[in-house]
Amino acid sequence: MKIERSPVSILENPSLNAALTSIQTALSEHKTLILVANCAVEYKGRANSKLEPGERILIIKEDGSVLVHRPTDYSPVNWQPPGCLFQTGISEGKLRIRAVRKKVRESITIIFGKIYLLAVLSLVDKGAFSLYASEEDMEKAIVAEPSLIESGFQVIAFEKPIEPGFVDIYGIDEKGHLVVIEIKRGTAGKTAILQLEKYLEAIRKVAKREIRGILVAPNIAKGVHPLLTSLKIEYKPLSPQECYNILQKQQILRQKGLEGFF
Amino acid sequence: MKIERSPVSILENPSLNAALTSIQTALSEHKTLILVANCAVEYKGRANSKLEPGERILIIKEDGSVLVHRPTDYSPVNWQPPGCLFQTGISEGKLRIRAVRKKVRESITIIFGKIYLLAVLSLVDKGAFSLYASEEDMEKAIVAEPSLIESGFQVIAFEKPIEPGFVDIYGIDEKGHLVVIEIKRGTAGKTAILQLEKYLEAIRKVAKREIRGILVAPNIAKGVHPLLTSLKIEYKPLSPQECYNILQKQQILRQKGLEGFF
DNA sequence: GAGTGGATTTCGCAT
DNA sequence: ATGCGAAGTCCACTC
Repeated sequence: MKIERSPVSILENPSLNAALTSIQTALSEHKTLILVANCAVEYKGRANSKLEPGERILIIKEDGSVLVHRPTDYSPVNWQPPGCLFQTGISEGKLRIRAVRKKVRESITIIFGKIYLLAVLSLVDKGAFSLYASEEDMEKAIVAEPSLIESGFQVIAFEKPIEPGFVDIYGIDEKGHLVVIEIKRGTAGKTAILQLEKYLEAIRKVAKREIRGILVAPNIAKGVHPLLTSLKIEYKPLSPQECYNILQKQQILRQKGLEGFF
Repeated sequence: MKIERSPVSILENPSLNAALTSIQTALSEHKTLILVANCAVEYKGRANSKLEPGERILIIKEDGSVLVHRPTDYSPVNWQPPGCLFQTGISEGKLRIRAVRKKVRESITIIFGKIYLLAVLSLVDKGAFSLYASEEDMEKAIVAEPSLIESGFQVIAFEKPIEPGFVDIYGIDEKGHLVVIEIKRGTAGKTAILQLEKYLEAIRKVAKREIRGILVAPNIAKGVHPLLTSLKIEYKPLSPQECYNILQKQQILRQKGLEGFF
């Protein structure tokens, strides 16, 4: 018989001492904790806050972050970012957890009444998270809103076939100079710069006037700045998210109804 | 024997169908749900995102908000603000929950693998939450940083005893005019304005020069603007939080170590 | 360490 | 609904 790994260990309505022991062990082993309990919370730090007793969900994560959630609202009523140090104990017959942050000198103290559920978790989560606004989306956004590049910029063409391939965006600046834009969705490296340079050289052979090359990306790799300057290529930071927002504003991405779920 | 209310109903390692039934009931009754499960998440809306399978904590609240938390980080990896409509079902042998928001047309879909824990909660939380930087703190902040009121403002005295009571702050502006400041921590109403007016009248009787009255508060009540203008009292918005930040910067509120917990 | 800018920011309040 | 500003914003990055 195969024994399945159980990442969840549950205590229902634990006694004060059982809860304390379980919490202390979990904290020392950097496990994730979920508590459903009646509790009061105090925060002292950048501001002060006090939360009177009530039934809430409390999460303490492996990295030392803390969340106190009421039964409504997206955002936690009290919280602590990662990196907390914890103090636990029983005083005046009540279980207390204090989470202290050092760098911003602030703390929350949770004073527990009845604990309904205490779950100790050993979660394994290696799943990649990707947020995507495609390079194509970024291109659309610039076409729709050329001032994203700079004031006075105008798009002449996009996905324009040039000798080595396709130029992302081809335009003209305020002073009438030609502009060639290369877009990267993620960190732009040496490859992206050299690709843009190839287009620039190809166009320079044909049109003998001044051409500017602009690399558009959310960020650029370390150490490629010298290459940029030596090739006189400019860098314009632009995030996929910002592009998405613009597209939505311009209603270019039309979201349809609830199609395609089941 | 007294039967205690149990706001928590727990299923450990539920079957697909048991979980579906439980979730559907909970959603229709607007109860709060906690799930610990292996799941994948897709988001479509303001941006698109995809989260590959992994073990996470999922919270669906009474108000239709959704949180997907990984075992690290303060912020949820995926979420949905309150007011979602839910679709649930089993397709391709997997339990799915889809949360759709109407006004911002966005949705997240959670595709479940193994569910380790399903807790249905009926939380009662009436506890008041208060975030406080006291009126005294605001006063301290203005004394420490008079430019909060306006450039060139100087404090002459605070908590100064005047005929009807104590003036919060008494000062002089850039042009040498007297200034009387009334501070309110919360919304300033008619009472606050009339109180300030009383001080102003009392001082006008003594000093026969021009006096400005400034009401300092994070906001003012509806419909009192006419009263302000008719009494020629000025209004300076200032939040307790901002005051707190200034006090901390000026190190007037000195946070000490970990004293006084146990 | 402080300062800057983005975020599926969220959350108010005013228009 | 839209727009503007604050937030215990958080977070990543630069200086």
